[in-house]
Amino acid sequence: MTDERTMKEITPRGQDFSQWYLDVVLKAELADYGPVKGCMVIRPYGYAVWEAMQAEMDRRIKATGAVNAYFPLLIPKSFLEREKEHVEGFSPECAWVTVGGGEELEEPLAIRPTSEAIICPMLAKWVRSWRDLPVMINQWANIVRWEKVTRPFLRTTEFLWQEGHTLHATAEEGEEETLRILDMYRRFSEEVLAMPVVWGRKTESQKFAGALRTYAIEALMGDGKALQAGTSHNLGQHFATAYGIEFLDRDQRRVLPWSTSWGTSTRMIGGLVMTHGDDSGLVFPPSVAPYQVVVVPIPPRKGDWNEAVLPKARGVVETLRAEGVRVHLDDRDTQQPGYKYADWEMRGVPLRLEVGPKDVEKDQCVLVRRDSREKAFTPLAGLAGAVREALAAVQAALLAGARRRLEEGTTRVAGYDQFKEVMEDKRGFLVAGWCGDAACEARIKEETRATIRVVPLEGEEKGGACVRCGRPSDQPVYFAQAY
RNA sequence: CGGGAUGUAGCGCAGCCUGGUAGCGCACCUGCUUGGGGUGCAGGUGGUCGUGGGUUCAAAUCCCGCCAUCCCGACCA
Repeated sequence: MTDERTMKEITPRGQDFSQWYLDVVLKAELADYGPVKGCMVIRPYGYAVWEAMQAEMDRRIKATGAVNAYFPLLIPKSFLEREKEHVEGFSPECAWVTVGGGEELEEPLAIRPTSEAIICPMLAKWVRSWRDLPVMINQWANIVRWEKVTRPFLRTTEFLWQEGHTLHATAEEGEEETLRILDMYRRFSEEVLAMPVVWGRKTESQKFAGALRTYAIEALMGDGKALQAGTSHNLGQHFATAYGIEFLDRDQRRVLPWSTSWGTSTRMIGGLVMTHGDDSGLVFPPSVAPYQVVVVPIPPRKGDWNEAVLPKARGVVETLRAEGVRVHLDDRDTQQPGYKYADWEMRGVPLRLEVGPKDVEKDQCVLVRRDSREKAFTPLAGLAGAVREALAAVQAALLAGARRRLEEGTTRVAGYDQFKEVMEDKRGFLVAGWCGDAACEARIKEETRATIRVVPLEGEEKGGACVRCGRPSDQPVYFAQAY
């Protein structure tokens, strides 16, 4: 029997998805509101998710050849203003420092909204020769963008991210890098977060301020809205020009390098929550779960659990920990087993491992999957292997489920009436033709709140007609209402 | 930044209409009990009622301003 009073603390997903999201994030203790609007506290349980994601992302970034560095938080106003489109895009949402040490500063300092404006000038100092290229730098940092509407993880005033910044000798290499990172992000999202995405190029109206081209991965959330989960920008020679980055090529000519920048943020945590969560709370993919396994010891009816159950449970924890499994022993004696089950389900732990008196007798335990709630009596001999297998199964099942939902949430629409109908009703991704006119894109947004999320890299079909105006379309694009 | 709603204990709410100095459930603390799907009983801690002013002998309650949050639009990772 479930206790309605406690169950109802999480709003059902179907009733109010936004409220469900907030309930889960707060109750699972991923985050809490700070004193400043839009500035959330990432609590230990939430930060552990970030650390797991960060570790794997960092590994993959380094595998592309990039190295980590750290640049200053504060950017002089004049630096930010060097690239015209860039400053126009970002200054409205900049926070400024105007007083230091009790005195008005001669020049206001922006708290970075992104770091091109501080990294590029430094690269200009460091790059002299074609031999210095490519430059591939990544930074893990916090940034501030003064947003009006905020939500934990999805849109916060301050957030954590990684931002890569690279320089290349040729246009081809720049584009190649931009796409390599896009693919890395795509695979990370699928393989690590079990969050399948669509990917492609952004339209002119959606591209990064100052970029030549922007590419992105977009995931589909449980309420039918799209979440941009990572972006990769080909900056062309815009920033090299603005910041005076030049090098001597093999032919002794002074030329401008081609630059890229790319980023993923704590927003992905919000994506994880909305992709896999259910009415009981979070469901974490094992790859990034703070605890992959929680061990719940069951006290005997008579006597002390210290006699047999707890020592056995501790043994199990040690065994798994030695195998590199992130495992937590819930030995609180103030809470009953049933409470703990519900609690850890709400917190999204992929596998629960029960050890009770009956199990001790039989030298077994009970393994329960969070995603399917499937129970399996498992011999303690060879437990590590069984746990690994179960974790892999959960990871695979979450990806498969999310992939199915992405497919089911993607509708190919023929006409504008159908477009509007689907966008009103179940939403999701709508694949439809587009004439390429920004005005048409803007009208569609006005009329349906949907924007073009990506233009696929390889159009499946060429040709077709714009879903709104009927003019010729190069290829179908992905529309969705976005977070 | 426009339209709507709400601010009373950590959370969810009642009290307000008809002014008289605050209550319930959950959570939390103590003890016993229970323990394989959210145990039960008893006792207890905790609130200058968002904020500033006004009316009044007296304001959570009536009046005015401000602030914050949420929802719906415009802007955004």
